[in-house]
Amino acid sequence: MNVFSAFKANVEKEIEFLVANGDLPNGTDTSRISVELPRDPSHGDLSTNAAMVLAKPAGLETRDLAETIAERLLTVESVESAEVAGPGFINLRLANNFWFQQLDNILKAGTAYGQSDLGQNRAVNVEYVSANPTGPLHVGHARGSVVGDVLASLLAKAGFAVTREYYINDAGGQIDALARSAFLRYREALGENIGGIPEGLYPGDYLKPVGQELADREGDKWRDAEEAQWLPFVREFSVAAMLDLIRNDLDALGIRHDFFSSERELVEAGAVDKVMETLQADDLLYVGTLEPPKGKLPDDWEERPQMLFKASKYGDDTDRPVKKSDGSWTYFASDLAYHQDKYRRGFPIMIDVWGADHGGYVKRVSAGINALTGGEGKLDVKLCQMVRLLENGEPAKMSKRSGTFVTLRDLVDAVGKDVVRFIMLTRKNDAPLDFDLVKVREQSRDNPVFYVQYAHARCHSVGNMAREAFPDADLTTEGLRRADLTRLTESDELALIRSLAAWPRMVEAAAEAHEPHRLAFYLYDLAASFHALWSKAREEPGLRFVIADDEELTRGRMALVRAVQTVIASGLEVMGVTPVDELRE
RNA sequence: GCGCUCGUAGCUCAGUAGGAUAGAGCGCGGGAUUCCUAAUCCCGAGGUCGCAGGUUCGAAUCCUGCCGGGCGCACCA
Repeated sequence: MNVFSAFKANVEKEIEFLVANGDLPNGTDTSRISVELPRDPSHGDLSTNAAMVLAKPAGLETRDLAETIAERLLTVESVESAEVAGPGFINLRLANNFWFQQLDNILKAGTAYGQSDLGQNRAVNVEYVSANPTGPLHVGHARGSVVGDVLASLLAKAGFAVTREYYINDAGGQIDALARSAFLRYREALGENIGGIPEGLYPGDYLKPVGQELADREGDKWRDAEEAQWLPFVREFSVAAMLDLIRNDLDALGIRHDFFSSERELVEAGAVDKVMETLQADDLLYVGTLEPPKGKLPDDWEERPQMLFKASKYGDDTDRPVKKSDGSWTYFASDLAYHQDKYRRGFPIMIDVWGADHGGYVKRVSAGINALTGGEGKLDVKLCQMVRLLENGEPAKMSKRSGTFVTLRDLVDAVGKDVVRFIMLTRKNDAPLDFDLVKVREQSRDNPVFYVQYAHARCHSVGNMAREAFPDADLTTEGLRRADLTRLTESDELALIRSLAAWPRMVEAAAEAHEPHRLAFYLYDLAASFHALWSKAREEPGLRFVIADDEELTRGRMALVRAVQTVIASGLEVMGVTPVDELRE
């Protein structure tokens, strides 16, 4: 519950009264009523569109109705004034005590503030990272990882029962290529000169230790064996090694999944065959010939009949192949099995985080889920655009240990986990992101990580100052709850409380929209308000948080500072960023 | 050619459930500054929200068409 929905309930109650009173017709629909923060603070504390939404269906004049509603709203507790403005908004001014109560709520709840029951404990599955287990994660994965992880935390904060899932694509041809690459490194470890790594295999050095370990454990027993003999073993061994590598990388970013789902296991358990039987039974499979793609024709295009899924029946542009030319299932086929499995494990709400280059894939998977769950399963795919690494505006020339790309590990080593996590959320997921390795270490206002962390540190530091000024005062959070908040009379202070009180609503809105980046922007704005108040006190000493000869006022203001600190910490917690108490080097 | 996605200040981007006079940072112009914790602060200029229609009491936001950028486009994952 947040102040807005709480007040909406009040408005609805008064509308019911007006209906009972005959001022509004029976069956008046209140669902479109909203209670908002007015854009311009001088308009009041809260604002509702009730009259504008209800007037027309009721056949009433908007402003007349607004006056009627406004009059009723005056009877609501804490409402000091209700004025009709503009095209029919009702602006409410609330007693300061209302806001002091919000402040106390923050201190009482601590960083749990903002926790919501919006999700009603409904199960949500967030699948993210899901990189092929063929090598270390790179910078692009870092973005999807953070977006997925924070979205999961956000949903948990909003009251959903969240499962974080990683789908291991360990069944395709790229895994054989991995095994062959590892086998080469194995022969190399046994002293053989392997020359260059052939085209199509993975050249990265990260496979050297895998080859070495194979040699250490297996000796030369596989060296002269046929591929068919060593492949299964080496495949399993190297996939396990790659997953360890990936898990390590994710650990460095503070990411841990609840569930790892293996494509290979699904396939081996016959899940794909079963899903195809289901589709067959529903008459959704047929053998047909697809039109060649328009535009550039692939070199090896050949027209041939294929087994197709009727994706077009569920909103896709065309039907989609489920079998390859060699008779094996396509990746899409196992993806259908995977999502069906996920649904059956109890997740009607599924969120997948993918790279934007997979955008063309969304419709067919949604179509598949639709077909397989009778429309019950809902998939939302978050597509993440590219990350461009820069150094002072120039393309970064970071050392590339992997040989071909900058790894997630390189990035975390260079700037730290917290910076990576925060910066990855400073853009909407579907907008390209510039990550400037130099700027993110700057201590200035245009570095959002620093700016937000600094606000938190400054709160902490103000606490120290207050303790020095009043060594005997009770400045614990519990103690501050007994401070005389009515001493907070400055408009800037009250404005700050309003921003803080918007946090629970922010959590709910961001969770509903599946947009974790909103957290970063909210925290930046909050930090800016706090810094602004601080700066203002340089010119107006009466605004300072610590007032030497007024302990009670200082305690009131410390309650506000503690609340700012708490909400920032709460936000950073959701983002998986550690709040710092000081920034001194 | 089709699909997805984006198009907001000179630049990089927000815009909270369709709400009031569209915001921030950088840059630019002007001013303040031995300051409770420094990493500055304040003020100002700057906009046809890509274009054109439509829905609505009300559109940057929803719908349609066009223009422009990015991504993808049988079987690879």
